Parts: sequence; C-alpha cells; structure tokens
Amino acid sequence: MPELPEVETIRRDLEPLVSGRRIVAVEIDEATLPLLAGATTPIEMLRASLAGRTITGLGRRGKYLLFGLDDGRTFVAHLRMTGRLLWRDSEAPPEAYERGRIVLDDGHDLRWSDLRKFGTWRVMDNVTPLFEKLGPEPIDDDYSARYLRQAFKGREAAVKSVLLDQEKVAGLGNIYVDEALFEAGVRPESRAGALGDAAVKRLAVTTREVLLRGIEHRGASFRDYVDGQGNEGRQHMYVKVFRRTGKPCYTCGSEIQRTVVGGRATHYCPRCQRFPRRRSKPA
DNA sequence: CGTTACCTGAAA
DNA sequence: TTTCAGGTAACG
Repeated sequence: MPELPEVETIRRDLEPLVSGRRIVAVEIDEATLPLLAGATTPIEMLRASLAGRTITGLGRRGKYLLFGLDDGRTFVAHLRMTGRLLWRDSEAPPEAYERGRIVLDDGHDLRWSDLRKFGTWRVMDNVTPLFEKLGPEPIDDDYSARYLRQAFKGREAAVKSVLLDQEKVAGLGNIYVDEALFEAGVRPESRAGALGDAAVKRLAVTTREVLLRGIEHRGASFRDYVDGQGNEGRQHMYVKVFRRTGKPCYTCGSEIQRTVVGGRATHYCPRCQRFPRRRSKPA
C-alpha cells in the first residue's frame, strides 16, 4: 500500500522519535512470524539482533524503511500492502491487526500493524546488495531522462510495468505511476521501448513531480495508509485519474477509463493520454 | 514476458 | 456471494 511518499512521510515522522532510543524488547505475534521474517531472518535471530541495540537513525530506500543500529547493522522493514508502523505510548491499547511491537526505552513503542500479513522484517549486515538491486530514486539527482531511456530500451513490456519494476525505478507504486503517466500524456499499456524521446523526457519529469507532491501532502490514504502517528495523508484528494473511473477528466472532461495492465488496476484519460498508440501486430 | 499466490477483509 | 486491494516473489 505505501509507496515512496507514504514511506518517506513515516520516516520523517519517526526519525526524531526513535533516533538514540534503545530497544528494550521485541514482541512478535507467533502466527505471523514466517511472513514477518520475509523468509530471510529467522525470528529468534531477529529478536536477538534488535534487543539491546540503540537506533542510530531512520532511512529509506525505495519503499524500504532502514533503521540503523549501533552495531553497524540495519533493521529493514517493508510495509507491502497493509503494513503500518506507529509510534505509541507503551500503555496505549493494541492496534487493530497488531502483529508485533518494538519497545523503546522512553515509555513508547513502535507498533507493527498488518491486516494482510505481507510485510517483512529483516536485519542485514550490509545493505549494499539491497541498494544495488533497486533502481534510482526519482527524487534524487542521478535520475534523468537519459537513465529512463536506457531502462526502456528494447523493452516490449507496458511502460507502466517497467515503471513499477523496483529494479528499474525505486518507489513508484500503482497510485503514483498512474498519476505520472497521466501527467506525461502517455498510455499505460504503451510498450516502453516504443516511446519517443519527448514522452520519455516528460515521464522523467512527472514521475519525480508526482512523488514530491505526494510527500508534500503526506501520502495518499485511500484505504489503509496512516502516518507514524496514525493520521491520514491528503494526497488522495488531489489525484487526477487513480480510482476516478467514469468521472470527468479535469483537463478535457472525458470519462476516466479503467483497464488492467500487468495485473494491476489502471486508470487513464483516453483523450489526454494518447502516446503512442499500440503498434499493430505484424501480419 | 504475463499471471498467480501470499492473506484478510471491505465493498460491490 | 463475488470481487477487489496502494506489493512483490515465484511461477510457467
């Protein structure tokens, strides 16, 4: 559920609250352990790695949250679809769908809530392999039309699918990719390798802008997302196509269409997004 | 490359 | 009752 802007909002909220805090205990709901551990870090190792450590900082890469630990290791959490990370007074009642908590030394804890149990936790000695697997962050400087062009080169897949591939571009998810494609005037199902230079350039701009706007609005709360204090974001009030099926395009008045691309619900304006048409099958 | 599974609801 | 869900990894 959370994409780059939602994860970044949580990071900014929690960073000052958890930095310098020592972890005094880790509680995990046994039934969700295999998924929580992401089949990467056995649960007892997780507990042993975290208990007693001091959190040195909170970072983010793509949709991953990265807790620096005072032994040089990193606690890596991914919220997937319905994960929430909340900073609460230790006396506060449990969250709905609470699966675990990290008890801090100042009377607060981090509550991990996850209805669908897809979220993952792991502790890594070295995050370089994870970083290298992910594409550039659209809000960083090493992201450019030139980079996108080479990422698209020769790809027959829908441009939406390539933009959602975290190894190509880190941080976009289903909401922001639909919005970025709308802003760029590009059909989601266009084959990536067939896009012209102008379209690629526009996408390089709009993917970045749409994510920055999402951060400004503290994320999009269509369903489950809340920030580190449990508050909703506002970005869902500003979307132009996502889940606006059948409603008029703000630009041209055409009805927003819904299709499926790469197995994901996809929303677009048939008039504003025309480039390029699907290439006709060779005879 | 596209599709399916993972899990549990909420909404249609 | 059925469908759908903001993500990703494992399939074929």
